[in-house]
Amino acid sequence: MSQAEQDTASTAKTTKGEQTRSRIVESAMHLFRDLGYDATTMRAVAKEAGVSVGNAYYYFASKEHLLQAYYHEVHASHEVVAEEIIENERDLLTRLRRILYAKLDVIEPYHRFSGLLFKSAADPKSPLNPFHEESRAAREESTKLFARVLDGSKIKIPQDIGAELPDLLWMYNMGIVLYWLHDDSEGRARTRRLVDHTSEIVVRIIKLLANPLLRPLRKSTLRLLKELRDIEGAR
Amino acid sequence: MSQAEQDTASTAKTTKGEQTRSRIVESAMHLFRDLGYDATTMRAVAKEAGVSVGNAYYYFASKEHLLQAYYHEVHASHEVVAEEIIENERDLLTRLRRILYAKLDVIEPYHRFSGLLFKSAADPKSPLNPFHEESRAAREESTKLFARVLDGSKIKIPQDIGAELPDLLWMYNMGIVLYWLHDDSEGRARTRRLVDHTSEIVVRIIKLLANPLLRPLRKSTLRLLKELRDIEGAR
DNA sequence: GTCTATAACCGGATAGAC
DNA sequence: GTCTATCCGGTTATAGAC
Repeated sequence: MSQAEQDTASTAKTTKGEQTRSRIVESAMHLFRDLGYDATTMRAVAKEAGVSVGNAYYYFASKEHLLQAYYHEVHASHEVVAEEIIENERDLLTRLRRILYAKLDVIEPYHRFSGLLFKSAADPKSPLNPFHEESRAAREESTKLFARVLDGSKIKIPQDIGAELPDLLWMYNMGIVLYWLHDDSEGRARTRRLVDHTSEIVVRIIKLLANPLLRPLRKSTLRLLKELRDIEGAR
Repeated sequence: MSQAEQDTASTAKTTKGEQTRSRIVESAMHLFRDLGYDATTMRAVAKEAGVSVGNAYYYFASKEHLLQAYYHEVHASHEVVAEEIIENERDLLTRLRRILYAKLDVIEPYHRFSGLLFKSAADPKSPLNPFHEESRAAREESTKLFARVLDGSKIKIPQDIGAELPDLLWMYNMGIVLYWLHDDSEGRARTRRLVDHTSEIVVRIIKLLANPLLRPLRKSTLRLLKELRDIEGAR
């Protein structure tokens, strides 16, 4: 191998380990999609990847960790579409709605096994818990996306609360996904209607926040958020 | 056994089956408390209850189902304290705060294994999911409690939204518990501070809701809630 | 030191006899 | 209703290959 080839951190040819690792991820994703999370056994994943079970565990500490790959894929796909939406659309409500619709499209193929994802996500001990260190990167990227959604929009946002809004939108977005999990309607029509309704409400609230009448509410909410942040930082 | 004894559905002496059942529950609760959910094995539960594993499964479809007993105990204990608070206190904010504090006291002994509870609660397939048929009864009772919290208070609540508030307070209360799950601070000080802050905000919002300025927001929120309810009824 | 494989462990769940 | 025996799959111990 030439020096040049070694230097370019190419995506395809990496260490043998990396290749094995991605073979495992691929077969896991594939099996999850086809069989669902529960029905997919580590033995099957290993077999399809052409490695031993023990070897799979060398790369991934648990079956749950395999799901982290799902997070990344979802976020990456979503970001592409979202970026395009932000580019072409200035209206906050439309942006929000289209971006959430896009998210639903991206996650659709995983509906069958996403339940597990959230089950884990709510468990304080799970590595998939979005508030854990291990998933910090994914969360932060996602939050940044919502920051951009707000940034170029035509809406006036009070300065004090501006810094908090991306986080809040991220949580809103998590709530939508949680609802989607339980949604068995045709084409997830119910979740889409939920998006229609709630996005309108969310934007309405954001607009209202500038109103002087709501100043005390805004201030106490800010105090709360600040404290939550301090706590998070302290641990 | 006399006819009289058969008629009085006494709590203590019931069928042999019921006795076995409650022996199993008791040893489960005991072990959960001492060891936590994960560390408690069905084998241990069965052993302590003096039955076989298979027999334990005759009464409880899964280890998770054993947790339902926890739900009941928690709610029952909480209700006693809560009722007393409602009796002696008219101010909504104080009521809410004290009732949530009481909840934290009641669930404290279970902090170690409650994680599992919520993990399951977020899983659409779990019998413990609060939106499932199996836990409907517990949820409804809990909601009724919040209806009483609102009812006798001194606060004016717009008629249209009044019917929805108990449900919303129940969700708020679930959110607090979710936070508590992650809280490892001394005496759950952080959760208590969260209650202090959020209860104030919640009451502030309830008061604001009567304001004409917020009528459109209130109306769209009501539309949303109505639709959610229709959906739930339809499935 | 990085990677891979085999065998075993453990505990939730089930089958089927009594 | 109750038991014993067994299955099944996530996970780990451990030994060795590159």
